[in-house]
Amino acid sequence: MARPRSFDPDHVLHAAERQFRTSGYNGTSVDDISAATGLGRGSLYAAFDGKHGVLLQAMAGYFARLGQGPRNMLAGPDEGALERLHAYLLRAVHGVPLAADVPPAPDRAAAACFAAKMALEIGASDPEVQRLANDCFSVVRTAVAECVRAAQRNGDIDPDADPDDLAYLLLTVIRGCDVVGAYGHSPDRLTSIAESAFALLPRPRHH
Amino acid sequence: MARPRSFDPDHVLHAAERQFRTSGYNGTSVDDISAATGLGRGSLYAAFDGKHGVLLQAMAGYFARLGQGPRNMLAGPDEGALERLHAYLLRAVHGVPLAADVPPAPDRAAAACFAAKMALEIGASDPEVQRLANDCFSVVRTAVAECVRAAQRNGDIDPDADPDDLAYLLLTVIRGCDVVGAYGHSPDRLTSIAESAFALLPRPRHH
DNA sequence: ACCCTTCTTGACAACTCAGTACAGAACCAT
DNA sequence: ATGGTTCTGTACTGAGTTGTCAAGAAGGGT
Repeated sequence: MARPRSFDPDHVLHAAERQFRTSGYNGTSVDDISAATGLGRGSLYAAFDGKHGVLLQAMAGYFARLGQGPRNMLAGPDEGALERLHAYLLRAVHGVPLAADVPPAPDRAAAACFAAKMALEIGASDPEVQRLANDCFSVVRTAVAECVRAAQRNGDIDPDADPDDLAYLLLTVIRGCDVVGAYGHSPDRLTSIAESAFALLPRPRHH
Repeated sequence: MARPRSFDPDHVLHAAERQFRTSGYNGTSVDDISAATGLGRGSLYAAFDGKHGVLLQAMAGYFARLGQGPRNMLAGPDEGALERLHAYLLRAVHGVPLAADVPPAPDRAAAACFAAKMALEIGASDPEVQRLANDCFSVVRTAVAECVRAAQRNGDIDPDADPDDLAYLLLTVIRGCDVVGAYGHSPDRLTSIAESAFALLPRPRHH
């Protein structure tokens, strides 16, 4: 028996995420968020507890989205696991889109993983942001490791290789592409890096 | 026939770099730079043209330092090139120190490549910073590619591999470690990533 | 010893920012 | 319809920001 909120929190957090990804945390003012979301300052503070609260909730939403995008792309039967890994790599080096089935972003720097950008910018002085960012990393890394195990079971990757180590390495390459992309390199270059990484995956010995 | 400046510009830019690496560009105020360097605002504006000028000149100094650190570590005769590459990888994943022969930094996030941090934070809206950052990347990448060629000449790396592609990939891993380090992972984990990447380098076929 | 040039310092004005408070609007239940 | 509760928008405050300016200090050449 009260007035319902007239906005969709997910939509607001989405717009805020876009703003943070474009301008960084310290480069975004509350007025910027207000303009990007259409909400007034009062509503922002009441619903999300200000700028920092918006960031935390936007990152939580980002984390949740990772379970639907990358994880679903990697999960599946053992046969085809290597191909799924390949397809994922080729897509991931071009950035993390704001929504599924949307081209990542106009410029590559804004397409960089939201969690990675925030961790690098303010993670050192904001443990909560650092932890949230690492959660985002872990959930994808775990999915990659599981996909590697599936490929191993299918005989496509050397069974002696440590799947967790490989997953760390592949994810490090993907995050590194966020940086290389921020340098202004072309998408083709990032594709080439992804292909190089994939080509070096340890194949089982022929006998 | 005039008063000489009482500070060492290199020392000032060094202190400013430390501040930028710790707090980011937008997270650093002119007062912060003033406190970190000991210079008053007036001197900062007269000598470096304000905050943005300090950044550009600090990045130029950083670029110059890359020619003395990583490049010298990688250059040398063909025999031992692979070992140099190995040693460089193991060191590079732990960050770029402020000065040669100094432990990279107390916390890993502040040890991340200065150019990479700035490119990710403001490179998209600041072409000059993006270009400078990419120059830093290119000089190291070129040195790595040359070292790969030396290792190929020495028969330690598959001669069919494209040394430039390998250099891109290795540098991407190193930059990716800046991100993984910002997530809070231990130095041991970064070492492990470096070793995994090194182990996957294509060796020449035994015959 | 003097003077001129440059550096240095601190203060200043204009502006932006984060966060708060208050008044008005909207909605649901009765 | 009406009332009570919550949401919405805006104005406000105090702190922090940038860039500039002028007055004083310091050194080198004559």
